[in-house]
Amino acid sequence: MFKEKAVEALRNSGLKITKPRLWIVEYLDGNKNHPTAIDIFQEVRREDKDFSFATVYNTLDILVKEGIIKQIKTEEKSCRYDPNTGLHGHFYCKNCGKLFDVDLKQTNFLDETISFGKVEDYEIKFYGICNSCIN
Amino acid sequence: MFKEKAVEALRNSGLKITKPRLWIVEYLDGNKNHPTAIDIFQEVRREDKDFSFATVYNTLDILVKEGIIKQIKTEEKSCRYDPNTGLHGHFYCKNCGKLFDVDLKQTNFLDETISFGKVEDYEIKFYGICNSCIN
DNA sequence: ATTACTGCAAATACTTTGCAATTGT
DNA sequence: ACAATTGCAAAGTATTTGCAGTAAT
Repeated sequence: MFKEKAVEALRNSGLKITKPRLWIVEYLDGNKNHPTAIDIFQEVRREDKDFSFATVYNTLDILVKEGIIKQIKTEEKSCRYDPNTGLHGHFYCKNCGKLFDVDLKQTNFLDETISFGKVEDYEIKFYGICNSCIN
Repeated sequence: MFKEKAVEALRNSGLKITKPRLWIVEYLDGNKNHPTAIDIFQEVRREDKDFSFATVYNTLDILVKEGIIKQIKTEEKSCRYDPNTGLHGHFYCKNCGKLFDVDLKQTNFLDETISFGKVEDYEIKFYGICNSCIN
């Protein structure tokens, strides 16, 4: 599903379906870990799949621009990537660094910003200490 | 007000009130431009006030940790700083890079995250094109 | 007097770039 | 065949670090 949608989006924009791009898309499909570019680079390359750093960044940039994945900035240096583009927020644990998905039921606060301009995207993040780190 | 509160917070934590810290606090007081560390470094040094890069970062880190200012991450590389720590979001214009303050009246979505852990802070950001860039 | 803070310049970490070689269409 | 993409290694950018000297308490 995700992979098919990604491939179609790339194709529609006249972008090539290269091996590295497919590998990265496959890796991200259903991934709930919010990996960094470096995570992706390292983990995908484990499996006899060879490509360079530049390609990871290039591919991730393209996927973000195509709206296939989202980029998330946390308190850490490297940003993370999320194949889930639906409405949700994130909870970042300052202690263990884990990033949790947060459901957001009421979405009406989006309307509040209309006076500034055209909203294309939004990002809602919570910072704190997660339950397992509290205990 | 802001300055006084900042000085008190530093003092309460046993931190020293050094010249660079005061200059930076004074510069941020009432500042609505969401400057980056580099902005702050350059602009404060204009006025016969001399200090180093490391000090800007050191000071900003401390002010963030003390809860006196907030750090905002945008799509740009360098992050920005905001002396306004009250409840508000930000609207980032992808075209001109300006960052606008957004009022948030309903704050109840904060409660939704309690199941994950203890929320200490949150960040709400909107991305889009601002009115002046549309026209 | 004591200890935290600063300045400097070098180090680090992440990301981007340029260009020749390669690959997808 | 053609243009886009890759790989590589080098450059860039923001931020951090170590340590000797300096300033705040």
